Amino acid sequence: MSSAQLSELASVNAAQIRRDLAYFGSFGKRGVGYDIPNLVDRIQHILGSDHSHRIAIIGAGNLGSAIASYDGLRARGFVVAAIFDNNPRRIGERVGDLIVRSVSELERVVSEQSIRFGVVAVPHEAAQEAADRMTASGIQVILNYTSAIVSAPEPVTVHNTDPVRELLHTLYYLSRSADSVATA
Amino acid sequence: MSSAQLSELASVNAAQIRRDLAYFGSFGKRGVGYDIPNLVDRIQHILGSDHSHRIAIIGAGNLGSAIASYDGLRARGFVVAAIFDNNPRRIGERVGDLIVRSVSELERVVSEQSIRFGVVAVPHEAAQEAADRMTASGIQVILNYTSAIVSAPEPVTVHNTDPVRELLHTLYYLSRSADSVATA
DNA sequence: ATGTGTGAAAGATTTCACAGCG
DNA sequence: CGCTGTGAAATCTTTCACACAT
Repeated sequence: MSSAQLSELASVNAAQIRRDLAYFGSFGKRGVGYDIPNLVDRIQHILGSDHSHRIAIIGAGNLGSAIASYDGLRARGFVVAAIFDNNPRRIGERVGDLIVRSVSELERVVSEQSIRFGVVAVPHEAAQEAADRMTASGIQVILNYTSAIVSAPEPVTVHNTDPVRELLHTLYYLSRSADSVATA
Repeated sequence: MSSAQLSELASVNAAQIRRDLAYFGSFGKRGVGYDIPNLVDRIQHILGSDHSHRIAIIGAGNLGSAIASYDGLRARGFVVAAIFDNNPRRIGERVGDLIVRSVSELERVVSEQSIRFGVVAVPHEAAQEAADRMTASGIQVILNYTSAIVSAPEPVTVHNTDPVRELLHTLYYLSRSADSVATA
């Protein structure tokens, strides 16, 4: 497939595609284009998603259960290795093919299974505490799915996902669509 | 509060803050800084989040329920006005302070309540169909929370949220942290 | 005094355009 | 011939630095 075809699919300029790919090496063949299966392998290798990464979820409520069964994770090289809750009623229950464990086991499990990624899916008032426990357990990257903004000391990276940000962005353009402004 | 203080909080350059705000008008007072309550009002007005927007959710499973009770929505000017499912067992159940309705009511409710935003929270294989129903019902913006990539014809805007993208991004830096490369 | 708003400089990214490989 | 990889140009963004308003 040529950079022109890829650019069509991605709605970006073809030179952009070529320059971005060339940044990591010479993947294409002149006169031919890019071999897609090879390209996918190369990109997965660059991103580090060519082998799977274990993640731990704190919070086994609706949100945690939804994330645990989200198939976009496995497709991208992530496996939910464990799910934790501090509600005794939930501990022992099944979520997907995992059993909910007590948060008191977090540190041991993270260490035993070399888990580097943590997902916070607790009520927002408990988010920072959950993140602190994850930090203490040795997790390196925390994805916070609550509306609270949480932080952690270096070298732990925290991603506060904001599912509303994009809606607000859209809103800005919606409210201008009365004008004669056209935007891509 | 001065642009220097804001820039400290946001970890960006102070000139950036001033230029971004100045783009929409002259909000600050020289020698003083920005009046925060006024600034918040102005930004809410620019984004269109100064009055609330009703949203409809399709799918009352774990994911839909989690979104319906996500407090980040209300804080940003969104109100979940209705939640739909096509599983007869779920119809009539409570989710937060809403009653799950049959998808067959979607079009009528969207029209009656002037709902412009729709959230797709069904199993991924049903995502495109749910988006199609939303499009047909007159919804203008669709937020797809499934791992499927869905599309809709103009003028409907679709946002395929990808909660894993950021993790992959982090992964790239994690795998390079063996090198002596420091990155912000 | 203090801190905005903004020209102008610096820096980064995107696009053009084409030499040269397969 | 067709398409990559890449110098050079164009464009966009960020930062500096300061005139000037309060």
